[in-house]
Amino acid sequence: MEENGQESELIRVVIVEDNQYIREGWETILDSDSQIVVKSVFRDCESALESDDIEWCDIILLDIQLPGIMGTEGVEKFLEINPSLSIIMISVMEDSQHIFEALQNGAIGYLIKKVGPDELIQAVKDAYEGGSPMSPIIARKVIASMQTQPKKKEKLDLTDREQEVLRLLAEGNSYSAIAEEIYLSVDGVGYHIRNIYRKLQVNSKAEAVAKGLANGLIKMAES
Amino acid sequence: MEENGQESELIRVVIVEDNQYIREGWETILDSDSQIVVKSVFRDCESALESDDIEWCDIILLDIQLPGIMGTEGVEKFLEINPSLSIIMISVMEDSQHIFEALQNGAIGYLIKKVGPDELIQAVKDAYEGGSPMSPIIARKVIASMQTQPKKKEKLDLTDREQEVLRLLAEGNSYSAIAEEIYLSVDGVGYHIRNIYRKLQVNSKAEAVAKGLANGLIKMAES
DNA sequence: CCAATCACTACATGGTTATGTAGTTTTTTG
DNA sequence: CAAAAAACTACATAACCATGTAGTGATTGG
Repeated sequence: MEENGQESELIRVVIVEDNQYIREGWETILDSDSQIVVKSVFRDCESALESDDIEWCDIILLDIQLPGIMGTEGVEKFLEINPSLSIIMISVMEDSQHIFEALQNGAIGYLIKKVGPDELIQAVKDAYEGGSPMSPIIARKVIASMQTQPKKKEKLDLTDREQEVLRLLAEGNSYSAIAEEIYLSVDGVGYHIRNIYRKLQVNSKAEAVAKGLANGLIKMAES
Repeated sequence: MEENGQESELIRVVIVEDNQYIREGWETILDSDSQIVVKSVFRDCESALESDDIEWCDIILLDIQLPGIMGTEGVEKFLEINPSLSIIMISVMEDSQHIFEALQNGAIGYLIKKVGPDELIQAVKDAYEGGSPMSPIIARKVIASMQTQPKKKEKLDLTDREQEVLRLLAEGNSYSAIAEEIYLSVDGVGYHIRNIYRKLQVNSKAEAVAKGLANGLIKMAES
């Protein structure tokens, strides 16, 4: 980024925060940096959405707890108007639900509200450069959510043959169709199905398939 | 954290990095902070794994590209020895595969190698306090992976009633059991099941359940 | 209001399934 | 090698399922 100070090169920021003092504080901090300009400041999403500035800004600093439309919901609406926006949530809320909702809706960063002046400025610059500013405690929750993704669970002791039969059931095959497929008698298929039912503690094809999929024993082909 | 400087209150760090100058550079930077002590320094995972310091340290700064065992793999091994470790990856590698492998294996942070001295110190302190230090560009990739997670797919036009019937099928209920459950005749259940089959283009309960689960139309209760 | 659509009921029927029971062959284990 | 376990086959049968067909009542849209 060149240091020539032309307005077209500045990071244009919009602030949406209902607390007047915080709003003005952020504006003062950011305007004090030579690379950042605060285009406008709103107390709620509704008035921001009516402003032309949304189309022409780079970064939105967005609170969650706002009068009217919540910030998490506002993310989607702002991005509908201007898909190239980088939206940084700044909130006292550290609960995973709000974090993930905002991020899922398209926010690219999430800071805790007690962020310091230098951090705020750095966050805006990071976001402008394609990074995601996140308070470490938020990042921890995000990473924890990755690490708790369901792993493929135990095979529940199904043999290879049994898993194959289960897969064929899930594909809609009858006993006789499966028998032809794997070169057994229909009763041979029945034998394996009994074992599957016993191991999965179910009593029907539907339930077996449901449990098999839920436990990662079989997979659906991409549809 | 108290400022009394007793060793039992210091953040104990282990460094695993094959480049000697980087290794020593980090050691010097971290030891210059009054709250951090570098317990030991290794050039590869193997020698670190043989050291008693792994059991007694708080933080590991771990490179990925190492001789012998890669850092991403070392994460798991270190955590087996000491599950309360906080492992921060520091690497030139910015590719999503290594990022996610390391995080999935249990790393709690990930920094780009050109991290500055103040950032390195702050990262160690953040990690010690339960946060996850991440370079913004890394955080961006992590968030992007969340945002590309499969959303619940289209309902394939199933009515509420049809979805309920499908869920009950997945739970192993027969037509007559479902009829009792939702106060319809058996034929009424059959009517809905026909519609389900038509909409999902299937011909059996098993296939309907499989497709329903794969498309997020129904969910399995936690088992 | 009338026509179309949806939700539900009813009847029919051949095919399929789930389960009990028992025997034979093959594989594994001590 | 012998015994045990697993894999497979076979028979029986009541219950269930999938599908064709048709009718009624309620709701919706023109």
